[in-house]
Amino acid sequence: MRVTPENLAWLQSLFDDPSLTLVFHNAKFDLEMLYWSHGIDIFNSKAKVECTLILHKVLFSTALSHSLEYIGPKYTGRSEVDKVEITQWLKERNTKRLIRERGGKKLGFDDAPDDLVRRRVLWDVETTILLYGFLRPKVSNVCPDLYETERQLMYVCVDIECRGVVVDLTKARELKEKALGELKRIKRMLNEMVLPLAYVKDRKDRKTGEKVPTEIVIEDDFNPNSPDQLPAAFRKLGIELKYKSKPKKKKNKKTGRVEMMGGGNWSFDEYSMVRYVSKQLAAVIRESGEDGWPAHKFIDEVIRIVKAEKLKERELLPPLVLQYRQLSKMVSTYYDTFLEKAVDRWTAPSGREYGVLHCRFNQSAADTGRFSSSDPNLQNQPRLLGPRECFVPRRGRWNWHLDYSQVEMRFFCHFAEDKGMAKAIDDDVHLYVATKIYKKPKDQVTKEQRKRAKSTGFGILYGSGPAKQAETLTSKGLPTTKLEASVIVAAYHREFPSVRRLTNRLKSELLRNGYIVNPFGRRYHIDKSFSYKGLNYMCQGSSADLIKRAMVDVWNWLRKMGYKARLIMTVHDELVIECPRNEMKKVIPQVMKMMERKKEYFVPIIAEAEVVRKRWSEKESPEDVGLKLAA
DNA sequence: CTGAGAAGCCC
DNA sequence: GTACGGGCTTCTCAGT
Repeated sequence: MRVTPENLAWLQSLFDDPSLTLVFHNAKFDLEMLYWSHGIDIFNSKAKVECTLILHKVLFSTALSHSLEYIGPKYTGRSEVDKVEITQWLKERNTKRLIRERGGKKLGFDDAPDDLVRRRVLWDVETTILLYGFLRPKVSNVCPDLYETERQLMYVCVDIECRGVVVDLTKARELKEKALGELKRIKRMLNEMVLPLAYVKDRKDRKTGEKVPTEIVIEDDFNPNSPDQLPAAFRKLGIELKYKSKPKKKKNKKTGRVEMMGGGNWSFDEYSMVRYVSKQLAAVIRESGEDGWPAHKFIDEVIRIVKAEKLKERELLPPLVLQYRQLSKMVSTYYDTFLEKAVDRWTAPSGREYGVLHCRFNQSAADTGRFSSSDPNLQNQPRLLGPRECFVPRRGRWNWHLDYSQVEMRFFCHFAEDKGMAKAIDDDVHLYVATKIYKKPKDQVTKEQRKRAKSTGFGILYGSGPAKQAETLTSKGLPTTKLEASVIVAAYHREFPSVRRLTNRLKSELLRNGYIVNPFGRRYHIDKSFSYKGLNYMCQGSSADLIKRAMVDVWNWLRKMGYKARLIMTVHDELVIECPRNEMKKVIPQVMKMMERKKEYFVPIIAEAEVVRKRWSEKESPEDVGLKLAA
C-alpha cells in the first residue's frame, strides 16, 4: 500500500471511529510517523490506540527485549519463518559483490517480490493481534492503571519529541572553537613529552594468519584516546602501570546468559589516573572536577604545581590526558551533535543562529521503568561545563525545572517505614544518618562524616557492600579501607534495622514469585543472582512511575485548560515546562501540586522549582525572578 | 560494517 | 560468603 491522499483519509477515518481499537506494536513510532510526516490528527483520536510493546513492558519490565521478533514467537507460538523469508532474500542480494555489480544500490523492501513483502507485513500484523489477545487480559488483571498511564504517555512523548528544544548554535560554535584551541595546546605538550613512541603489538600476518609481534612507531601524532598508545606513553615516561579494570557480572542481552564481562586491561580512568600522581596534583584534579574549572585554568594550575613542588615532568601526563579526554568529549558528544542534529535553523535579529533539537524519549527502555533519551541524549548534559549554555528557552517563555526532592530516598523511607529517617527527610537525612552511625549530636558531626554517611546511604540504596563502598569513598577523596567501610555499613544496619527487614522481604518475595512488584503494579523479574537489585528497582521504579503519572496529568490538564505552557523534557526526577510569562503564576504551582504526593506515602513527596530565563546553565530560584509560589 | 571494551556524562 | 542501581554516546581496535 502506498501513501496516497485516499489512503491517508482512510487512516484518518480509522482514528476518528470511536468503535475501533487500533493495536500496534510500538504504537508511539507509528503515531509519530503518522502525525509528523503525514499530518494525521492522532491527539483527538476517537478510536482507542493500544500497544503490545507497552503491554509486555508493564508485565515484564526486565525482559531481555520487547521486540515483536522476540516476544511474538515466545507467546503466540508463531514461527519466524514468514518473517525471516524476506530478510534472507535481501541478504542474498545485498552481498558486497552484488551491490557493486548493481552500481552501489542496496536493495530494500520496495525491491522485494510482492508476496514476500505481503507475508512479512502480515506476520507483523497477525502476531501483534495474537499478542494483544494474550497480553491484554493479563494486564487488565495485574496493572490496568499503570498500563493506562503508559498508554497516554505515548502521546506526551510524541508531543515532546516533535516540539523539541531550542539550542543556540552560535554559542555551540564558540564553545567548540575554544575547546579545540585548548586541545591543540594539550596535544602540543603531550607530543613533546612522549614522541616518538614505540610499542610492540601482535599483528596477524596477511598470508599465514599467524600472530606476529610487530613494532609500531608513532612519529608525530600521539593519540591519548588510543588504548594502545596510552599505556605505551606511560611506560616510556617510566610510570609503572598498577591498576587493571575489573570484570563485571552482567547479563548478556544477546544470549540471556549471566557472564563476566570485560576486565583485565590496564586501567586509565580518572580514578586510576589520580593514583599515578602526587597528592597535590590529585587534589587539583578532584577540585577542578567538583567545581567545573575551565580548561586553561586547570592546565595552568597543574603546571604551576609541578614547578612549585619540583615534581617530575612526567606527572603532567595523567592530568593532561584527563583534560584532553574531557575536552574531546565536549566537542564530539555535545557541540558537534548540536551542530549536526539541530533543524529548522534561523538567525535572530541579534545575528545569532538558533536551531531545534528533536531528541527521542523512550518510555520502555530502562528495566526499572525510567525514561531514557537519545539522538541526542538530553539527559546527560554536563551540569558544570559548556553544553548547558547552549540550551535556551523559546521566545517569550521561561523554562521551569520542577524536580522531586530526593525522591528515591523518600520511597526508600516509605518502603522501610523508618520513623527516624522519615522525620529527618525534609531536613537533612544524611546528617541524621551520620548522627546515628557515629552516635554524635548534629553539631559534632564533621563534614567528612556526613559525606561518608551520605555515600553509605546511596550505597545501601544501590545494593553495594563494603568493598565497593570503600572504593567509592576513596575515589571521592576520603581514603577508606574495606574494613572501615564494613564498620560503617554494619553501623548503618545496626541503627536502621528496618532496612534489613525490607531487603529480606523483597528477597523472599522474589524467591517465592520470581518477581517483585512496585506500588504502581509494575513487575520486575530479577535473576536470583541479582536479588540485591530489588531494593533499587523498587525505589527507582516507583519514582519513575510517579513522574510518569504526573506527566500525563500535567499534559492533559494543560490541553484541557488551553494554556500555551508545554512539557519539553524530563530528566528522571525532573520535569521541564516552557511557560509564557503570563501563565506562570497559574501554571507552575498547579503543576507542582500535580507532581506532589503529600499524604499518600510514609513520607511526603514534594517538588522544588527553579527557572531558566536565558540559558540552562543559569538556573535561578523563583524568588530571584520575583515570583512567589504559594505553598 | 559490527561488536566489545573502556571511558565519561547524567539522575 | 557475596556485591553499587539505571541510562546513552564516543572512541579504538579486531574480526568479519
